[in-house]
Amino acid sequence: MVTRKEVAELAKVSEATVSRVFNGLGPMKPATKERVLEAAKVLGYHPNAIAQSFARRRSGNLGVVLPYMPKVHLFSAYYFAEILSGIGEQVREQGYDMLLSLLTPDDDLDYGRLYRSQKVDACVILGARDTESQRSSLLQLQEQGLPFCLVNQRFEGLSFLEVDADHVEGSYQAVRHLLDEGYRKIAFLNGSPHYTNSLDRRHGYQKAMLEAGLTMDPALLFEGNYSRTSGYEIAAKVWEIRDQVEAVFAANDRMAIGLMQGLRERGWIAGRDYAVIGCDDSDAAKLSDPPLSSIKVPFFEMGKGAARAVLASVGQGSSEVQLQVKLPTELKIRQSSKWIRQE
Amino acid sequence: MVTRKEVAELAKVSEATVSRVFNGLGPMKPATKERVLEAAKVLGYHPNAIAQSFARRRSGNLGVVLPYMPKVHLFSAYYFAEILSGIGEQVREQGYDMLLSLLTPDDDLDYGRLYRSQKVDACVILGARDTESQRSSLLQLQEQGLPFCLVNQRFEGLSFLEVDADHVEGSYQAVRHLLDEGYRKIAFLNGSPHYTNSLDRRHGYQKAMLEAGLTMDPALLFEGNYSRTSGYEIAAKVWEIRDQVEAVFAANDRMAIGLMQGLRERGWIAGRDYAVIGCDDSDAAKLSDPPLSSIKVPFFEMGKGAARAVLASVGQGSSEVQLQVKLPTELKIRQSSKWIRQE
DNA sequence: TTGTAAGCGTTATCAA
DNA sequence: TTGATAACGCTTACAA
Repeated sequence: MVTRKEVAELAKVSEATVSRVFNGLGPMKPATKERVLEAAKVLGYHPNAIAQSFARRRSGNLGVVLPYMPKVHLFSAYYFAEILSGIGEQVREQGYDMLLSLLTPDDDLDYGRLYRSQKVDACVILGARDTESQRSSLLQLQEQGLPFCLVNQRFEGLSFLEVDADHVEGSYQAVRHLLDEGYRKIAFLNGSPHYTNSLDRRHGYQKAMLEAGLTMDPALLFEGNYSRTSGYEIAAKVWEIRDQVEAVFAANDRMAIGLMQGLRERGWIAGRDYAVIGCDDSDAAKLSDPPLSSIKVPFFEMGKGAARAVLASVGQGSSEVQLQVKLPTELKIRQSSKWIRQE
Repeated sequence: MVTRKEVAELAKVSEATVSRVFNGLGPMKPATKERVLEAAKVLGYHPNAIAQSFARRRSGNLGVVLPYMPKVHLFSAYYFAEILSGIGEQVREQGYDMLLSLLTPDDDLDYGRLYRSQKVDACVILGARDTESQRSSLLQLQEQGLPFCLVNQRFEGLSFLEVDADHVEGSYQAVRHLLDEGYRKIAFLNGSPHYTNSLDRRHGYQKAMLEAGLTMDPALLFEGNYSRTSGYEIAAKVWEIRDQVEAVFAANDRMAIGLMQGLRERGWIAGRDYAVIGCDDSDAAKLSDPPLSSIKVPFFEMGKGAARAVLASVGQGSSEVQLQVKLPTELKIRQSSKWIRQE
């Protein structure tokens, strides 16, 4: 490997000068700079990033922490790809790299590993859940002054850096839309309450229902685990009380699609016999039959925002970064919810 | 940050001894080890990974190179999630970390950046295409002795480390299945020939057709770009020659689903009026209506295998690693191809 | 405007 | 079985 030293020799300057050229520091005679650049080019010199990190005491890496996911549930692959792209874009703009870390459930308490080893300067944490162990791990990180940002998950009572979407408003809009279309008996298929996501969606549902003068009928509340299969299974339960159901709002697309499949087997077709709206506006929403109305969540922007926020907090102790951010969602109407039920 | 020095002082040993304990090197009096470990624990010492990399002249990072993908075509998000998980599993087993790098098309020639900066010891390259510029970039890497492994893409005539699936055999099986079901007029919807993937699938199709005594009718060959939309658009063309088509073999699920959507709008339903088989066995195959028969590709294992192969080649110059690997695929039959066309 | 030199926290070699 | 010590390639005062 070509080192700075060789460049310095060839250019007949000191090593420090080579560094200055490559870091664009200090005033500098153009001719000198010229000579250094020329020498570097001739020799094929490229600064050693590891050595730079070592000297700067910063890795130049942003950690991205994901739940280890042979079986992804909450997150569609789509979600994941979008967020990663968003983080990737921001990171690249700031000259950082992304270090991916897949955590198994056992690693819960080990959020700190990447930091302690100093392989990353900050982290974006995806797929966190509100459990005791995660709360305490995160608190510990915070106490140690290790910067991180959560995406799509909040922790009430704690003040972490969090980038989320406005799921309450999104769900409210979705249910409002169903109400506007004339549906009254609206069931809600939610996911685990360990995700603030689920809680928010429930709030939105509740708000719209109450506002319309309707009560929250417990019989119309179902809980799946965000998988297609769970939606499929719940179709059986919905079918049992089909005379009380005109529409379903599901907390993600996969469950919505599973539900549609299950009900179709019983002869109930979405967009004809009942309406459905999902959440995420994933690829699957466009692929399903009928196409699924869904709440579009700006995953890309959330990833990008999280990366920006947490990297900003690296630069300057704790700066003017807004702690909690909520990005707007958008309702995408497709056939699954378009037509009023035919009596 | 706690350093080795402080641990050494507390444990009353030299710094070298602390290193030995943490690296499990050399013979060592248990009592000494005990003392060092105790001291480290008391102080909360963790080796600085950057300093280690610096001293070892190895980063401990495996680079994963992805095409930058606001608009993914060839690869479903599913594909990425699976491969990344596979790489992640292997990497973790070997104590490596994954450094993700999203390359924009302009970066084509810049495969070397990560290496030159020495931030990674090896790379797994996803989503490569067989173009002149990529060929030369990769050749350059090879000449510089920088280890990399390609996934799901081969370069004929060059000997790179490559992990692929047996797409020829997979496609052959799929078309055989259609033939066995009694279909004769089988169209083929392929993707860009820049991917060996596409070429392989075409070979498999051809092999099965010829073997059955059928000719390759150019009128039955269509080319999309692996997107759902392209499949949807091609439905119009297929529709025009519908009397010559009984079944379609599509080179990925997304195009297959787009095609099904397009034909459905014209009253043609897959699994009733014609048969379809896709490739990848992505989530979408299970979500589509009717569920789509598809060729399952072992993406997870491919990722894992690629990581293992390329990391092996890091350890030991160039070792006994098998250069080209092809993993088997598996045909998943679902409703879209189950029934013989009703005359 | 440029050079000198002191770190940075390890690994690894050589002696003891 | 352990200790000294020279790298490693850079950043960054401080000096000139």
